Amino acid sequence: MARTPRKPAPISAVAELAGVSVSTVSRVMNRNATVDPEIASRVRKAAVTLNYAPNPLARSLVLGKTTTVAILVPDLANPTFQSMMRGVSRAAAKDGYRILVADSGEIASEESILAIEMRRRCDAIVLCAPRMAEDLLADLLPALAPAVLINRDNAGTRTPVLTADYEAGVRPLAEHLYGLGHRRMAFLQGNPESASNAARLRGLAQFSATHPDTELTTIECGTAFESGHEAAAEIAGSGYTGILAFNDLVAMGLLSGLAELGVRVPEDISVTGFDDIPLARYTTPPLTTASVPVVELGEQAWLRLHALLREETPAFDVNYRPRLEVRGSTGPVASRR
Amino acid sequence: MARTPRKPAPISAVAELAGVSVSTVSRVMNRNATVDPEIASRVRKAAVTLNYAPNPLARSLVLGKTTTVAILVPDLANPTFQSMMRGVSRAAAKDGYRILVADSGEIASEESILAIEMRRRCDAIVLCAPRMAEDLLADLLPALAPAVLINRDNAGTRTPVLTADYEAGVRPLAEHLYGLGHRRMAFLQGNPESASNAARLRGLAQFSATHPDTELTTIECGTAFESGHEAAAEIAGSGYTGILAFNDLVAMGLLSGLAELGVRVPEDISVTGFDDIPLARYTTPPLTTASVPVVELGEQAWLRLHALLREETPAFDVNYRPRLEVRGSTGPVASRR
DNA sequence: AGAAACTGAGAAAGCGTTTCCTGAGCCGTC
DNA sequence: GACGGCTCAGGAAACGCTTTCTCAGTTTCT
Repeated sequence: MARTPRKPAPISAVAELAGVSVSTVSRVMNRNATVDPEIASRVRKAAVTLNYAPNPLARSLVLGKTTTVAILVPDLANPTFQSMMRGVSRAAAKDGYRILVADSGEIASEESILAIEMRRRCDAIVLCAPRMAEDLLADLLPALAPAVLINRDNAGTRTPVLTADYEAGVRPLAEHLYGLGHRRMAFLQGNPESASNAARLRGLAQFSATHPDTELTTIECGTAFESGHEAAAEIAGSGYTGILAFNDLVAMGLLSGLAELGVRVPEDISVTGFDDIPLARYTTPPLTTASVPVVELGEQAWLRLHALLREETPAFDVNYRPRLEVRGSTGPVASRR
Repeated sequence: MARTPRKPAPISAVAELAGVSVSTVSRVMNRNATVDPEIASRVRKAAVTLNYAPNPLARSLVLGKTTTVAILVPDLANPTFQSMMRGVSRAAAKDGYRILVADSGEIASEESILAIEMRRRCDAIVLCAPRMAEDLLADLLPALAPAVLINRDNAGTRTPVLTADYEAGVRPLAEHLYGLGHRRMAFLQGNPESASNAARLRGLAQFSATHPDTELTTIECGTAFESGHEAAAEIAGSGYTGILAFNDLVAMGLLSGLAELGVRVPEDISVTGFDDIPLARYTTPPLTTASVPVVELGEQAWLRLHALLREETPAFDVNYRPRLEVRGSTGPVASRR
């Protein structure tokens, strides 16, 4: 005899075995008190015998909830989104929710459709779509509610928003380099269309405005290691002494590229990253960066969603101010010349 | 008038608007040809007007499939599992499947329950549970089918298995160090209970057996950066010249720790990792490691699952042999005594 | 012309639950 | 002893869809 029945038994089988109606089994399973203890225990025994567990699909259909939330990110290969996702996942798990993930693969055109499709299988969605056009987003958000948006403005909707303040975060980085004596700096920019790149640019413009003695050039780069790595050659001969990389990935690629070229960091060139990904403190030299609490962003996203799902008022939107994390990749400007 | 109706309309609303029966709408939506073209277009128009999309839950319930697969990993913070998950996710997405993810948070006791619960919401599951007891796994797998197991033996079941050959993979690493002249080596071991740690140990034992002139010590360490970082002090003064880290994370931590202590890599000490995570080539120096195609492992896992879901015979189990990736973190043993 | 075959739409069953409603049985009260 | 009020189990509707069955109407064949 099979210890564990092959196919999950439906509730009707349990009802039959226990000699009661389906409704009664349901009541027992849902701890509805209005059931005779004697019958209840008979039902429970039958349920155990048949290894019964309610079909979550059927349950969801009638209950109108799935205890699942969707999370859509642009790229699962990016440590930032990975951490964010982990934050959501762990926080949601504590409340018994599972998560359905997808990356839009940077394909903006499919993003809306993907989001809607995922949303329909779930109770809510965490959306991270830095490049989606504002008007598209405005159309999309109402159809997605309850939803929480990460790292961008909610386009006039009431969607809770959690952001990192890239604009404010980049300034201390530039100030830090300035304080070390750097007067020729370059910003390795990411995707010019992304909201967070624009924010960094704004922050740097403010820096430039207050530091007219400093040259600060923007250089097209990208957002991945490879981009930073490739940029190394251009940087090495450029005369820039302080490099603000778009993010830690780019900074690490740059660090690696510079090392190959024999350029010393921070003696010859100082490099800063952004995000403070888990590995940032273990590069050689450890990376000076602006720390963004991405995991917490994810956790807070879940908290907002959870409130929404319970029809409560979600906590206030918050804009996390990145924290300057000074490590070994920055140092005083070289005195040679 | 609302451009997009608030609540998704049920199929009955479409039927009513189009003046046909629900069955007809269903037939139209599922491209069943036996519908008058004139009626079909009327139905389609009604569907568009109401912004109709079939409820996936209801659809799943009647169809008995969800076009979703579960994936359970021990730790979402680990780049290896992240890449694996990405492999599964991207491959499954191409076939229109979504993925439900969870990390068991290293809590082995809950793992079975979690797996079963997730599995019930999906059509199949990819299981990555390196530390689950063999007998538990043997009980679990039949209840999970269709399933694919990653990086461990299927305990006598017919579950397809995809593995990396850690045992074979670690030897070339040791041989490589040996070839560079290293005769005093240490293995920084991970979790002694994990299958993949045991495999590495076996591989190293074989190496030792064939190289009696080489000292190879096993040192308790761990699997994260921090572990490697903390181990640096012990390693620095030890006299070991070749260090085999459990994985790239540990190696990177070690690299960072050694750099802080002023120990030069590879001049003073050579370090190897394992896995070839995306960042491994961008450390300074770039990490010599054994490359494991984790993304492909994930993709292949999906392929097996997909075959199983179509009741086809899945491709053969495969054991990926890691490839030695020589980079800058290893070099000839120092000639000083 | 009549039977057979075909077309295509509606009715209904079913997927596995939960929950509302109904009503049988019991207790207590007047 | 009849009746109101409880308690508690079963019936049935509902969730939103797919699919099989049925059948009316039309076409084709002899």
